[in-house]
Amino acid sequence: MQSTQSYYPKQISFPKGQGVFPTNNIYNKNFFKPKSKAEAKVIAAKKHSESEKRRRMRINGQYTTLRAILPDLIKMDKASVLGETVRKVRELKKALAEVEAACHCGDRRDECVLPGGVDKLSVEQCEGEKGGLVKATFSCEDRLGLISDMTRALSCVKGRVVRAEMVTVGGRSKNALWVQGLSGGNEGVVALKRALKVVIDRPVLPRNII
DNA sequence: TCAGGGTCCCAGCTCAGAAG
DNA sequence: CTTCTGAGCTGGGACCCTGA
Repeated sequence: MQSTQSYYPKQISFPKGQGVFPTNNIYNKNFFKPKSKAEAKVIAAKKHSESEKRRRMRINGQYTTLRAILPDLIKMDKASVLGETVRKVRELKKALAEVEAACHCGDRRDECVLPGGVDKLSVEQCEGEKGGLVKATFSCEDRLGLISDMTRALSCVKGRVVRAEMVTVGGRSKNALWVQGLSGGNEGVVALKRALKVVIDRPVLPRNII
């Protein structure tokens, strides 16, 4: 809902040609000087109004961003968006704590996603799943282009991802992909493993080079 | 140090659309 | 039709920053 006119009966008048007051401070440079205190007050009010408008736009812009990035948002009003944001942040913090706890457990060091972790790759058929579902898990250094490399690798073996879990912490990435549509049973599994190995082994270039 | 400008926050008001 | 709810606009006050 966007209203452009004042709801107040009092009519504010402005100097001609100054319908919308510019935000830069030209008034301080003697570009325009109010003739009276009343006029100065009107100008101040208008400037304040414009400033508030910009502030609301910034706030609403961020709400729009939140609406765009929050999954499973049912109601779009501001309170719901904030509520969902709080819920999501708590969820992510909890997930992060769980990942960090796992990484500091000695007997699961090979699953570490924190710096110093070991690259790992496993691909296996999911027992009892229809349609030849294969689960691929791997951890490696996080880098720009990792996801597009994964996508390319999957398209090479004609795999279709039906589910994916990705966690990135401290520069390392841990991923689990559930893939369907691989050709030729065990051959498809081997091909997927080979393709993902290439992705994992690809050297990490400094970001300013990419 | 201080005045002026910018920004933030809040309360009060108004409006539009939804719900009962 | 009335009430409720969500949202925008405005005025006022407080605070911070910056330049004189």
